[in-house]
Amino acid sequence: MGEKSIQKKEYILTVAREVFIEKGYKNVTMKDIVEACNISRGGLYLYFESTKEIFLNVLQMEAQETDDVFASEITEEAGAGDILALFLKEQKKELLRKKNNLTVAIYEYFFENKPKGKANLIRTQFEEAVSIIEQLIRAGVENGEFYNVDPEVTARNIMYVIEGMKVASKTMGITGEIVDQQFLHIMQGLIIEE
Amino acid sequence: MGEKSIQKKEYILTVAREVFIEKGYKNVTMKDIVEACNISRGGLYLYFESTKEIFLNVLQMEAQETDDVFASEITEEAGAGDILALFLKEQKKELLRKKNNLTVAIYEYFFENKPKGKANLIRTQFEEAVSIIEQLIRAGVENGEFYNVDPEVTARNIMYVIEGMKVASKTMGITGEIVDQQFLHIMQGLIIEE
Amino acid sequence: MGEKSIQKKEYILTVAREVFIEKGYKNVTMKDIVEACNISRGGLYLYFESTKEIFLNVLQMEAQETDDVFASEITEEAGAGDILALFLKEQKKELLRKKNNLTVAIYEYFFENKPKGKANLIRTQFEEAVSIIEQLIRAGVENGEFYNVDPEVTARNIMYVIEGMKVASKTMGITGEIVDQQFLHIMQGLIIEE
Amino acid sequence: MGEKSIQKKEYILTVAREVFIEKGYKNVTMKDIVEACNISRGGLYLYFESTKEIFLNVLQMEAQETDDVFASEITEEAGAGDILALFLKEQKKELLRKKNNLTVAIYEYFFENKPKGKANLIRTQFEEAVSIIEQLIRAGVENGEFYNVDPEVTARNIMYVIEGMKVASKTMGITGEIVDQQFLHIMQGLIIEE
DNA sequence: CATGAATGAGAGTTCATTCAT
DNA sequence: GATGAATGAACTCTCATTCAT
Repeated sequence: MGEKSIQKKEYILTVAREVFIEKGYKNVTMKDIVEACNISRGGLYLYFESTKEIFLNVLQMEAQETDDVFASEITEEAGAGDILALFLKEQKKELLRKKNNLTVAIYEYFFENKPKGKANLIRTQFEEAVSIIEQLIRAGVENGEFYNVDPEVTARNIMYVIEGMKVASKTMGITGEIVDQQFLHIMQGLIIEE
Repeated sequence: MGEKSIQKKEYILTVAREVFIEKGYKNVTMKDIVEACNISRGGLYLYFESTKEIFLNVLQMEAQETDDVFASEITEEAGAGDILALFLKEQKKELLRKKNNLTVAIYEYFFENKPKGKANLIRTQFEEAVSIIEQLIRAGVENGEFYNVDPEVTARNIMYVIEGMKVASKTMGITGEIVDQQFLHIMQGLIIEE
Repeated sequence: MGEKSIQKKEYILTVAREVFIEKGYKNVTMKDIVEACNISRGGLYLYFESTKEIFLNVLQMEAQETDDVFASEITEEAGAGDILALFLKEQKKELLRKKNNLTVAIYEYFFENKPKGKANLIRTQFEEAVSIIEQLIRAGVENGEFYNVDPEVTARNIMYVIEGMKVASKTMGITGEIVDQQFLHIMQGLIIEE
Repeated sequence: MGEKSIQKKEYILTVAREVFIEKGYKNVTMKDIVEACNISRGGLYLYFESTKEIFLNVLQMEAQETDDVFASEITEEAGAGDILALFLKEQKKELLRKKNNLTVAIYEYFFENKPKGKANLIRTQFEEAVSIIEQLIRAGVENGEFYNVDPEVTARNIMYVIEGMKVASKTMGITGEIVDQQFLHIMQGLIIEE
């Protein structure tokens, strides 16, 4: 596959991403993507076989960018509490963003394609996040910023709260105030105030 | 519509519930339900107009039964911590149950039909649960069993953790051990150990 | 079939007539009639087998009443021109009446069931009208009121004009003014002015 | 949509026209047309969305051809009476033609879709015909061929007679003899015999 | 007689997928 | 590579008609 093809593939994925954001995963048809891309029906099949394949490729694109975001955050020179606060602030923004957000599509996809093995996108990303937070907490505990909590369990707890609010925001709605309260609650459970 | 019809309606809902458990919400067609019920194509339309209507009725059935469960729990004579522990134990069972569980269908439905107003099933149930836990915590705080936490925020936190684990269990999987850890973490954040 | 049954039959026909007026012939289903009559689905079949049978019975009912109307007109003591004018006036009313008028249903029915033999409702009624007008014209010619036209051809001509305006009123619309012009044109072709 | 598509569209319309002639308007289903065209179920939807759309397109095709017929007639060098006679002869042929004639379908369509505004196919065609006849009559009156009748009312009268016979031919039947009588009657009402 | 639940045929419509050009 | 016409499977939904009660 030549360079041109790779560009076209990327173009399709970029457009398809918008479609998935707009309609979730299950509602998206090959027709939808063909129309959004302004290419021919048959043309799409030269690059991808199904919406499933397209979605997985979109996720991969997504993952690469997200990694970078994480990376940039961590390079900051700051206390564990500050970094965690920063991370939560980022999450809040993500949580409340109505548009431009693949959350629903991702859930819909993984409901249908719940991974069997260990290695899979959604789990990997989740565990990576847990791991990073865990390290943060460990650092915070060690330098006396944080209470002496179990780093792994606490990290995982934070991620489940976020996950819970994420799904709530897409099903029953959630307010910025509630997110703030929850994140405050998390921080208070960690930071030793003098 | 006579008594007989009501029975038939209930029969359809019972069968349809199984179908939704099996396939989620979006994958279910009227044809699926017709076939599962062993009735004729047109027959189903005598009772329900769409899978959406059927699903909402299934949810209602479900809600009534769940209410009872809650009720029975609360009537127990026990300390706040005991009742909470009981509740969490129940949740664990639910969380880990692979079959017989509408979670995925409910999410799929409410992704598409995210309620606008306040009054709606998923939000109402969530808020009811929050409210019950809140009262429990308040009682626990008052009688010195629990730390002096903010009852509302803490109750909501518990529910978001549960929600997060619920969705995780359907997308990336979760182990009983992790659920235990999380629930222990919650209890430790509340109960004053001597 | 007892007296009660006959009453029920008449009731159904009366209601069905309204339905045919409302929706034409082809659009009417057994279901429509059942619902309009507030009887059971099976119940209707005890009296009639199809919308076709019902429609034919409605037409028969209609025919009896129409005959009476004609009869009453003819008993008038007046000149041929006066009676004809009266008849045309009646036709104008009918023509312009938007509601309460089976015209469309009748056309739709006879398009599909164009009678083969001589004896059939629509033709019989048409020929009867032609015949009455023919007699009128003959009388008018004989007593010197009318020009010496061919009574049969002229009578038929009048009826075709009316038929043409009837169908026009249901497809492209027609105004009272145009109907007046046409009827005036007809009368002027007949009456000898001094 | 390329040239090929236009040809296919025309092919479909040609075949559909036959179907409408055969079965009228209301009886025709997408399936009927699909089968008559020997194309696939979904294929038809590439070109047309409904029988209504197809029918309107058939009418348009029809209208273009009809216009030409009119045009050719008018270019004749002849007296007004001759041209009118020619027109009526054409109408007679049309009237008596059992097959190859959209009359019933047109009526059925416009019963259901009686146009609101002025500009619409059936009315436009009718008024055009009225207008042409009106001009003919005016010419005939001016050159002393015809009696001094009101051109507009008389033209309209001729068209209503034709319309009446058209609908009669489709509901109760009509003979060539009767058509001849009527057309003779019309001509006698116009032409001044010496 | 009367009811109305039940059936099943049939119409409409949408898309994934293929394939000749 | 790219196109887009064509196919056919799958679903939705509506009624005429029957039949047990």
